[in-house]
Amino acid sequence: MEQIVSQLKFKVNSDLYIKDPESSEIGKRLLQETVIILDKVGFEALTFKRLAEAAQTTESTVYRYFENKHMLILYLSNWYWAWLSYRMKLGLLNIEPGVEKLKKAISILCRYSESDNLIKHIDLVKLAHLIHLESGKIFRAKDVDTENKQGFFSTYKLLNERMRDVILEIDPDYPYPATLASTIIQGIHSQYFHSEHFPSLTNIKDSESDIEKFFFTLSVKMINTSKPMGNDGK
Amino acid sequence: MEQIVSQLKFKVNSDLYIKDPESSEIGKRLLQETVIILDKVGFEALTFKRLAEAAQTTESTVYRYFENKHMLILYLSNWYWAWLSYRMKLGLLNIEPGVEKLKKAISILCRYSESDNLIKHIDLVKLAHLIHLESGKIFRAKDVDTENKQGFFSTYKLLNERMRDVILEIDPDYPYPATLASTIIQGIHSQYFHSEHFPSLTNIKDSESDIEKFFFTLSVKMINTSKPMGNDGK
DNA sequence: TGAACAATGATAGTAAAACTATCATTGCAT
DNA sequence: ATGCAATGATAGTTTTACTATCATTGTTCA
Repeated sequence: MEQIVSQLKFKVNSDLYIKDPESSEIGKRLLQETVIILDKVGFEALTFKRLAEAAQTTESTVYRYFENKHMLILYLSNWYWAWLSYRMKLGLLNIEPGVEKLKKAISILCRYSESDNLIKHIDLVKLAHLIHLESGKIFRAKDVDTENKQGFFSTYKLLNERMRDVILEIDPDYPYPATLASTIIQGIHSQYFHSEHFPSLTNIKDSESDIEKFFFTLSVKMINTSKPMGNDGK
Repeated sequence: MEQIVSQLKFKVNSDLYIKDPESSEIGKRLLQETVIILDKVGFEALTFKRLAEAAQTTESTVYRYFENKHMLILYLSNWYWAWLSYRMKLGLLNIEPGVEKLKKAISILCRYSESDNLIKHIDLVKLAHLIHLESGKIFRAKDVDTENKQGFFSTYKLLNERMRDVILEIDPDYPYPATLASTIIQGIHSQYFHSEHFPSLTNIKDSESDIEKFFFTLSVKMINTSKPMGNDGK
């Protein structure tokens, strides 16, 4: 049987945790409650003591799963980008390379609220919301390069690579595929953040479809220069 | 005499500090050393005790300037965006609305290392670097909306509005001026971050001019749809 | 059945950070 | 010379982050 629907697809770098939180009920409750607490009071107010109480366990046990708060948020962030990568992989199956595929890819990044019901222990909409707000906190100046080498941001990079490849399929000679991909991914997330907290920095009203339109237009204009639109390459 | 060169231009919201750090030598040393410490060891490792030592003063005194670390970083961030806004205002003086003005605006955002020597007590290049890395940490989930109402992000919004206006001058009917402006500003900063720490997420080599080219192309393509390029609107 | 073992709970304690409070000193203005 | 504002010096409180240790529970398997 295909492993696609399996949770294996969401496995993140095992160096991020001490004991795999997906391997036990307590672990799953920890993830679930982390999302709820972060969504409610934010990163700064999350403590392992508070998390333990919410998940009906003890501080000691939390420390047996994650080294510290930073590792926990890194784990969640990895999980989030893995989830997006997975959705993108599934969503693009059997779609011919070309502009339509790009459109679909952007749509997947934007429509996070149409979340699949496969995952019970993590509220995906809340997770997406808090990533919009807190994702900048996963980089620690003195550690970012080391942690990058350890693969602590691998799922984020994977998603970017997927997007880059969709772009490259349309025009293998486009000189800035990675830059464009990361600009789109970062941009979509920023616009969600802005539309929620800084409406003056955006013209987005009906969030999902407007953001989608904007970044689809952007990517098409950046890639297709002289070529006629709708040309699926190849 | 014109006030443009005066430090008044860099004044930030006075609710961000208890005692204005620009009003004394110690205060300026605090800002200076904050930038140095953040650049060296990052936000997490900055403590008021450490800062006090570096600035050759005491913890008590630091607390007399800033309520806490969060306010200090908010202040610095405001200062940074005010500095960019100021440079943009100066740099665009007497330039006719149009694509050339847009080009200049983007150039100003990108060429932060050509810093003016007007400011002695803050290392502008270091400040820009650390904003690239730590700017996401200035938003606290539970406070972001309140702090926004208090004007704690006003200089960031000002810069975005300046950019938006440059876009609107070219095409007053362009439907996404604010979205495009914030995407450009955010994108430039992300690309600097990527080029330094995540080279696989970018195709930028010679940072400044490449980033500049990419975002200039992007903005022109987004604004000028049917119109011939080089048309300065009006 | 029961010995062994892994996972968790319970409790205590340490170190550092984030403040708060108080009083002494210094230097400048009048 | 006196008063005032800014700073230094010191001490203390609370909270967080983390470590250590031992008891308990439940499962496995010989």
